[in-house]
Amino acid sequence: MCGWDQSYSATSHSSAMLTSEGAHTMEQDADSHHGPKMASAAPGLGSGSGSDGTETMTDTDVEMEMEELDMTQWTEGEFEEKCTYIVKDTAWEVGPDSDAAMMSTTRAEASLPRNLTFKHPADSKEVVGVCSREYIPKGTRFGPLVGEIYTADSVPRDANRKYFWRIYTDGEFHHFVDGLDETRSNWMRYVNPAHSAAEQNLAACQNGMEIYFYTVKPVPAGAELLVWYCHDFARRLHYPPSGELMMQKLKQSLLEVKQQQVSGDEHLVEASSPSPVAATPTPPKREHSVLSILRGTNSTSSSSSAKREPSRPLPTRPCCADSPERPLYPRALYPTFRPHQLGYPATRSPGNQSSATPSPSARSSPDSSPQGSPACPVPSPASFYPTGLSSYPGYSPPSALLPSPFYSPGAPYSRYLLPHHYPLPGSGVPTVGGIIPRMHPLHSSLMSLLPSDAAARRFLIDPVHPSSISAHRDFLLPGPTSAFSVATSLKDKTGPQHPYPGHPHLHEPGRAPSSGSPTAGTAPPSERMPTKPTSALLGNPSEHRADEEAINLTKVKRGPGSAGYKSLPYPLKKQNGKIKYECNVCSKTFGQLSNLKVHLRVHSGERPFKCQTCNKGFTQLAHLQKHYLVHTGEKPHECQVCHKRFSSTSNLKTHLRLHSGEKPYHCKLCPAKFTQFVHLKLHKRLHSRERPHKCPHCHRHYIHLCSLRLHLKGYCLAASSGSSSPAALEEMHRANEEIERFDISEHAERLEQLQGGVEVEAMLEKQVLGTLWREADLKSSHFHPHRKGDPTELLPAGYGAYESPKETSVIKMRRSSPVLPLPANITVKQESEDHA
DNA sequence: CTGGGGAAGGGGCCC
DNA sequence: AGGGCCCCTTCCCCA
Repeated sequence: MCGWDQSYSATSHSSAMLTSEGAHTMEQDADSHHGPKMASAAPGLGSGSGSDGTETMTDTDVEMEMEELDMTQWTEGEFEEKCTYIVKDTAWEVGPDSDAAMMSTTRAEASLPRNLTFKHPADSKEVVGVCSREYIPKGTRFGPLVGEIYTADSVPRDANRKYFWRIYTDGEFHHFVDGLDETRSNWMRYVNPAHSAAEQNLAACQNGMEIYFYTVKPVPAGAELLVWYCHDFARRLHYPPSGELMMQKLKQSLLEVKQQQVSGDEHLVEASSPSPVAATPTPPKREHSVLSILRGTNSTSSSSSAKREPSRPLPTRPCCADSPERPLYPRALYPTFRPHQLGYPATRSPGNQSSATPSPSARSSPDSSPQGSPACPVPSPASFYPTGLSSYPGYSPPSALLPSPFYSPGAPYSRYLLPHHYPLPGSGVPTVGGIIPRMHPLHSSLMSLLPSDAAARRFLIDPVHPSSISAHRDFLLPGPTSAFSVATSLKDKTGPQHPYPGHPHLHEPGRAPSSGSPTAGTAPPSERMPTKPTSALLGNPSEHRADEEAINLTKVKRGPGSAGYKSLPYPLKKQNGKIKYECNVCSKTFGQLSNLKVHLRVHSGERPFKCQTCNKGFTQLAHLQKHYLVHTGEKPHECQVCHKRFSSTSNLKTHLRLHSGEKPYHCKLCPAKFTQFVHLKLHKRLHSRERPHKCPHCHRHYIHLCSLRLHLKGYCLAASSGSSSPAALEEMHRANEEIERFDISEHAERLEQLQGGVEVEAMLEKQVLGTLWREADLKSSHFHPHRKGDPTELLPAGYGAYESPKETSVIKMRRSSPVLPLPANITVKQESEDHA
């Protein structure tokens, strides 16, 4: 632990940059460190508390103040402390049935926060960048970067280092974070680098052992996120302070590389890398790295390409092809632990997983050595490079998940949990490896100069699952503050928890994750993690680690201004002088901030309370506590009549109806009554088979007249003349599905009774399809609403008569044709009468 | 297949 | 900010 302190203050130089200057590869030692700016950093907006009056500032005030600040010279510590809004990744649903999994979305894509969207080339699913969906205030933090962690010893020899980032502690290399694998990294890998200070809107910083991106200027909706290193970071890496300069260097490097090639140096540089250490801070010398990187990155390229590389500090290890070592299990992988603390078993190391030792090697160069094997120096540079750029290995799971593992009893907050402002204990230095974010344009141009296109490919992101956006739940999460602390306290009682359900062992030093089979990732939690007896609740092997963490964490203090609404990822509005606790996703409002924070987890997927036994996560402590009863078998609630026991009061209550004879759920179509709503629902299916309201134009028929009318309001394909595009048809189809869902719902029954005016119809339409419309507006490429105005907008917003049962169902369409006249209604009415 | 009962999870409100 | 509690819903299993 002491180490932590030091480390914190220590600098980290991240050497590995991506830039062409692979050089960096070597820079490590050299560098300068700028010390940690940690906690001590100035009291910033957020932190300043009480005394300076910040506490009383409103969000707006904060925002305004933030707007005026010049963040270009901010230290990483300042970013950490002053930035007010935190946007977390969308939690990755690890289950095989998760939306992401179903859509074959990679973890990286699924992690995209809701206020962002991916940039795709026309007609392609390839992700080529990240854009904002809405206005994002200056001072907003994204991250941390997620990726796999390797110690110097565990780096696969043939690893594609394009997305490598190095993390240093106390001036020494500590580990790599690899964002290459989209199943293990997060969306940040897709962010392009800023080519100029003017276009830069994000600054990459290493806070603690994680890498975050902070908005350095307000980002309007639709703008692409472009990152460059923050001042400290760039300095550590010996990078130019701006993208322009970097571009120049890259070009120069590239030219040099080409020249070298021409000259024919084809030797492998297998040799131990020239000690990376030696690395000169001067970028110019790293030219080779560019090429190397470009080539070397591709794991597959291995040997052949490797051979050509000029001496690069990079790995030359031909060997293995692409990462055999990369099992793809989506889930797990992200140990939340901080590598260093753990001793790092490295998440997976093909070669030596045993290395539980933190990479001391670092010292000599991060690059150097993976395992000492001279043969495979770990080229650090790889990481750098433009090509891939992006690389942001920040790994670490979404913070939401983090909490658990780390914090330990007593630890008030894990750094992860902490809002940005918390200085990280151990890490003092964030080291980020290189980021050179991918410079797209640049990169493309560079690519063209290269003989092989392999590099280019690497550059590209897997096209694969693009679509996931709508399915993602991203969102802005509230800062990991409160929730986590709760978890912490819980932890006291229950012991550390695993943040990552899929791989509990990751936290355990002794275990090598290596075994992860691809399938492992998809297995249901129960399979992945055998349930342990209740004893598990008492603690687990990894606990000691947690303890350590806890200790470290205790040092962390919450900035005065960190608590409260400021920890929310978005500014709150005021209403009548009072803060309105409104959810920025569903607009629901709450009376208290705490309720809103808890609610936001619904959208974010954050489940800070983990069951140590089965690793299942919960949004609320109470739920976890209740869940524990499942493992303990405890049933605290007894029926005084039959003495049967239940685990929850709700279930007891339901049970008591059996004795009382109460059957609150009545079927409106027959005398049947039920004690449980679900039974009534099932029962209603019997009636739903009778669908008297038939559409005069198509085959559809409904139970309720109101449903038919809704269908006729522009969703009847046969009746509508318009839209014939496949997309429109598809959306029309979805709208009809939604109407059907509504039709069989209880809401339809109620609404039908309201029958009547246009207003009711409009309301109904809005309720049933309103969500879809909104969704459609987000991506209305093929959605062309015909309506001129939205009459329903005048309706009461909170009409909650009906809520789509499937929150996920997203119909992207709006009516594609004008409302049909209601001649059909007449017919319908007749039918309805019959029905009635 | 339908009805019925229970287990467990999830959201929200109040204190 | 948390804890506790309530209510609702879904899933399962069984008769």
